[in-house]
Amino acid sequence: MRAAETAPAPTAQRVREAALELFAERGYHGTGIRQLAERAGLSSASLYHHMGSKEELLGALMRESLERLLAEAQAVAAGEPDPGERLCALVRMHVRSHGERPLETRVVDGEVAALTGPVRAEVVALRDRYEALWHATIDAGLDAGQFHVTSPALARRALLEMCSGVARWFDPAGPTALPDLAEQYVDLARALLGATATAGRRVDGDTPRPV
Amino acid sequence: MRAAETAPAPTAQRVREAALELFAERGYHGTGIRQLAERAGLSSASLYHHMGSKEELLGALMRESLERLLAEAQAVAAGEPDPGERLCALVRMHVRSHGERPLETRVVDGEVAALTGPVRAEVVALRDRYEALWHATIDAGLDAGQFHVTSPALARRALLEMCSGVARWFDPAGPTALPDLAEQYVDLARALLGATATAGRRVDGDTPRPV
Amino acid sequence: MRAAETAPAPTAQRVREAALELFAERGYHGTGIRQLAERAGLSSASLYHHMGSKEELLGALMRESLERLLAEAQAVAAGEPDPGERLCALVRMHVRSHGERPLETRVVDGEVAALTGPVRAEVVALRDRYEALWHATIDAGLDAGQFHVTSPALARRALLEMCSGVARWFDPAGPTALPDLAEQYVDLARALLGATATAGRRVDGDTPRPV
Amino acid sequence: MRAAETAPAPTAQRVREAALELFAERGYHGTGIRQLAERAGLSSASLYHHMGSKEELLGALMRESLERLLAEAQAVAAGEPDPGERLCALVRMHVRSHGERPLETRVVDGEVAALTGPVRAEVVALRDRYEALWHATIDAGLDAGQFHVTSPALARRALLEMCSGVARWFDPAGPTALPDLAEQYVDLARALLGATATAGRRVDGDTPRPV
DNA sequence: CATGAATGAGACTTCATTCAT
DNA sequence: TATGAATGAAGTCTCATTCAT
Repeated sequence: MRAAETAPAPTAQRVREAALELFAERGYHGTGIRQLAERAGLSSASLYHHMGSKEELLGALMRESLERLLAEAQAVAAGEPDPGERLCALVRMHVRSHGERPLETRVVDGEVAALTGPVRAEVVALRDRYEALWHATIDAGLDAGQFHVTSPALARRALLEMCSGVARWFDPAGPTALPDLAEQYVDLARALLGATATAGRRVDGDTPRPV
Repeated sequence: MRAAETAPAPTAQRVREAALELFAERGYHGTGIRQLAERAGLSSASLYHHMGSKEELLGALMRESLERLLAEAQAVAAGEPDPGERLCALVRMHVRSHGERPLETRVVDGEVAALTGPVRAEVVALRDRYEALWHATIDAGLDAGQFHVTSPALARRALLEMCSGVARWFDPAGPTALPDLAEQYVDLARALLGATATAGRRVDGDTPRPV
Repeated sequence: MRAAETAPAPTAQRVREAALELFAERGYHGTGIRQLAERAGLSSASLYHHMGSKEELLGALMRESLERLLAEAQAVAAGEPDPGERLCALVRMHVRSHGERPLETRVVDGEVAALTGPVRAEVVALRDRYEALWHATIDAGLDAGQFHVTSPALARRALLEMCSGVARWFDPAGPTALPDLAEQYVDLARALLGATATAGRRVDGDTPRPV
Repeated sequence: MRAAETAPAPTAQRVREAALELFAERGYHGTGIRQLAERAGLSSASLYHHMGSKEELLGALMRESLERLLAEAQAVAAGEPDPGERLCALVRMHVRSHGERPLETRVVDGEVAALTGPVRAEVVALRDRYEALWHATIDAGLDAGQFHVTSPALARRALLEMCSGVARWFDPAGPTALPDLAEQYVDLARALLGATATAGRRVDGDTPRPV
């Protein structure tokens, strides 16, 4: 256990990290195999002992990122029966996840077009399942009268775009800690959805306004 | 006159359009000179009569897009002395512009990293000037007591991310027309900023809530 | 007459001059059609109204240079029955010619390999005829007992190499005027060939030494 | 041992040799990467495992040739305190070197213009240092009263041009062996410089003549 | 596992040349 | 004559990938 924590990252892991960094920095097509090898501390030939092909590597990174995100979302959603609270939990998790792993977000959001064949379909399917969770939650909140928006379709999209943006600018060394930021985003999301105050959050008499 | 409308676009223009489409679809590094030539209906050698290099072409596209966006923003801002109204006008213009020219947005937002040297600096400077206009407007609204947010920095970022997202999904053939969508975004923006009701917009007694 | 002297060089002539300069500076293969056009003040398409092809242009330049050189040599040789004097006259003419037109020399000496087909053969034949004149003169001087060298073949070659070198470094703005330089080369040539003193040139009793 | 003599040259060496041959035959700009690859027995892509770029390859060839020539000249010069003898040794070495490696000479003399940037400056500097050695030796001979020329500057230039010419025509299969040729050049050089007879070389009473 | 060497395919770009205007 | 536009061929170089060692 303790050994594992301090042991040098196994080579395969170093390759993944190098790929994640470079694909995020320069894009998939803008990253060469040799740059990848150099960043991973290997020769370009050795790289192929740890991966199938450049595209398979990208596919694996994207699939794993989305699978983890989806799993976290499902875990969070499972623990919150109330739609309003569930959405807050999703926002909180999403912002934390995107703030902690901005590289993954940039790759997942920006390199879908670089994928071809069945892997691309898989990745798109995962992304759709993740978004479906948000949609279902928002719809449940609307049905329950907790949210008040003029256009649910728009609110869904605007909300996710807004929350994902954090990956593009959040700086862990900046003035706001990530958990605080997540709470601020929760508030923004509630405002966006015209959320009814929930226990302990809003003073009584607070009037929700449709947006 | 009508003939002019259907006349074939001048070659140079066809090259720009082809580049815009392909750079948006597949990214700068994912687009080859031959694809560009084919889409423009030229041989790859002929392409070079209408552009300097692939990178110069990208740079020109990005610079022009940003210059137009900035000019529109300045025109809009100049016409609205009231910060709240000015922000609404900016949001409206931004959403319309992004909905009408989603390709430009994708390229401008996604390919800055493909640029090198002084052109990159120019493009970044233009983008910063555009954002500074938003920041100044939001700050003015806060100073005037028209907006109520807990974190201005966050609101600025979240707001722009949200509004830019429209370029990624708006479908002109969809159920919502672009002007309507723009108005909905204006409402979302007001909600996000905790905007005080302005004349004719909100019923009396509406209580602004900080977000 | 006077008009012709001050009239702008006809375009065809400007093309020749541009080609001569560039082929001398950068070599035939190192010179592009567009550079040629720019130097001549034309578009690259217009160039083809004044020349056949790039290679024909090179061939014409080389042929004309060698034809002029050969004609001058023949004129000079025809006027000097004495082999010793004839060789001096050849050296004098060669040095002056090479000092006055260094570009032609560089092209003629350096770009034979760029020529193909019958033009190349022509050029080589002209060069051989020119050298044959020198050879015949040297042989005549040896037969007449005017020159004393251990290896005629070597002397012939060394002499020409030495005399041609002037094209590579002579500076008309330098301290030595070309006619003076030519006389110095005549002296060098005489020394190289172990030439017997001729009237007015060497004091009586001067002993020729074989080299 | 003997096996080593006939073993195939290492690939990198084959590339250098191919480049030397082709650059000498057709010039740097007249030689294509594919020709280079074919002559070296490689694919054009493989070439780049053994060189940086075509120009770097040229630069390396030129630098090494000049460095070797300079080193040989310095070794030769160091062993001869007498200026007259030193010059003879330089001529002897120069002629042998140029006769043995005519390709290098052609490239070094003909392709300086193809070089750009700092490598060009380096190569020119090496060439200047080599020539400075000759100049110093000639000046020392003049100061010591061993040489008698009317124009030292001219003699220096004419001498080097003459000696370098050997690379352009010497045929190892011809009637004169290289060491003999070198001695003949030594004699020519002495004649050119009006060298005083030195021990064992000239009969007493030999009168030096200025040239 | 690791890598130097190799390579077919393709990258971007320029070549010399032609032709309609 | 002059030239902008066009192009097939070729330029130099890098691509992702394989394989013998």
